[in-house]
Amino acid sequence: MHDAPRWLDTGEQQAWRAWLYSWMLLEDRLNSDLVQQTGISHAYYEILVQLSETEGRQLRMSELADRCLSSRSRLSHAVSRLEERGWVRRQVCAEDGRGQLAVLTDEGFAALEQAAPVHVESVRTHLFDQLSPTQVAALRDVGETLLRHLNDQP
Amino acid sequence: MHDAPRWLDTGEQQAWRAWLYSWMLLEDRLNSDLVQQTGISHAYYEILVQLSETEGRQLRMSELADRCLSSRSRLSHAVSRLEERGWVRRQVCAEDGRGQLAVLTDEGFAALEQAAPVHVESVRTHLFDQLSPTQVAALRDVGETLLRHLNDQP
DNA sequence: TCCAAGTGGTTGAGCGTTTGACTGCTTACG
DNA sequence: CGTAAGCAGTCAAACGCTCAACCACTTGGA
Repeated sequence: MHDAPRWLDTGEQQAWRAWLYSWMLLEDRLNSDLVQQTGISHAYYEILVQLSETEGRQLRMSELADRCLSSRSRLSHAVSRLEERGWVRRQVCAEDGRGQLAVLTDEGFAALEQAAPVHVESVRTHLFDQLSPTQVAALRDVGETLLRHLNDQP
Repeated sequence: MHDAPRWLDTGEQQAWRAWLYSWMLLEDRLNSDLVQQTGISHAYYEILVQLSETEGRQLRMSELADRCLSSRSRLSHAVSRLEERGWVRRQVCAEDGRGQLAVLTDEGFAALEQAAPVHVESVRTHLFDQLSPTQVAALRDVGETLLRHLNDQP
């Protein structure tokens, strides 16, 4: 049962701290750039992006929730707020009466078109401009490795 | 003013997506492991860690907020909740009557001692066990690079 | 010494998220 | 068929965070 904990060694601790802090700061920075310049939070942005990238600019609620790494409940609330802004509308799903489709409106698409350059610029400034191609490749490599692991998990 | 946006190329996009997703999943996983097994969220854990690592296990509120990358207000609320659990207490600062010290209680320290192995094991399982030493080094390198950039920012 | 400006920290209202219960629809099985 | 089990989505309540106003104390200058 209770084995001795496998503590982190000094190098691991430093890697962990450096990463944890830098990512928290970066996330925060990207989000506040986006909010200040466009009034759209990263969570909303992500929803609009996912919708815009599908055929017909629409998705089932749960599919959308999965893609946004969001709970159904959270997404449901978020879509309600986006509906109020007129950027998304709900529509009952033809094939499955239980389902709802979230549909990106033209206004929503326009809002995304305005926000996208701002967000990309921010990601570039604070992430890619700071890293060498080697570092970017390493980041991608680590990301994909972790993704494989986490997707296999229960 | 409005220059053409410097869009991400395919490799950059893949790096960005892979990293964004893997990190969100990882963060979520680490936090839910911690909450389920100890009842302590990562935010609270971080406060306890910072306090435990200082001389006298106490810090000024704003110093603590800075170390936790938290706003003063957020920290103030969080410390109130930790006070209710008996893990932290407030104490007026002797040198500066405006200041408050957050002091880690023995109960708080005990709670942290229980939680730490759980958290470390989780970080190890989902992060370090998945990565080669080279990948860990790369992670640290990228983290430190970004940290330098973000700390210099306004 | 006194007052204005600045600093440290708290508070409360409003908003977003989480959790778990709930409704309505569909599917599978007897 | 008809009913049980399960799935899609919503909703209400509780909780945490943000924002801005606020109080108490300190500092610096007249």
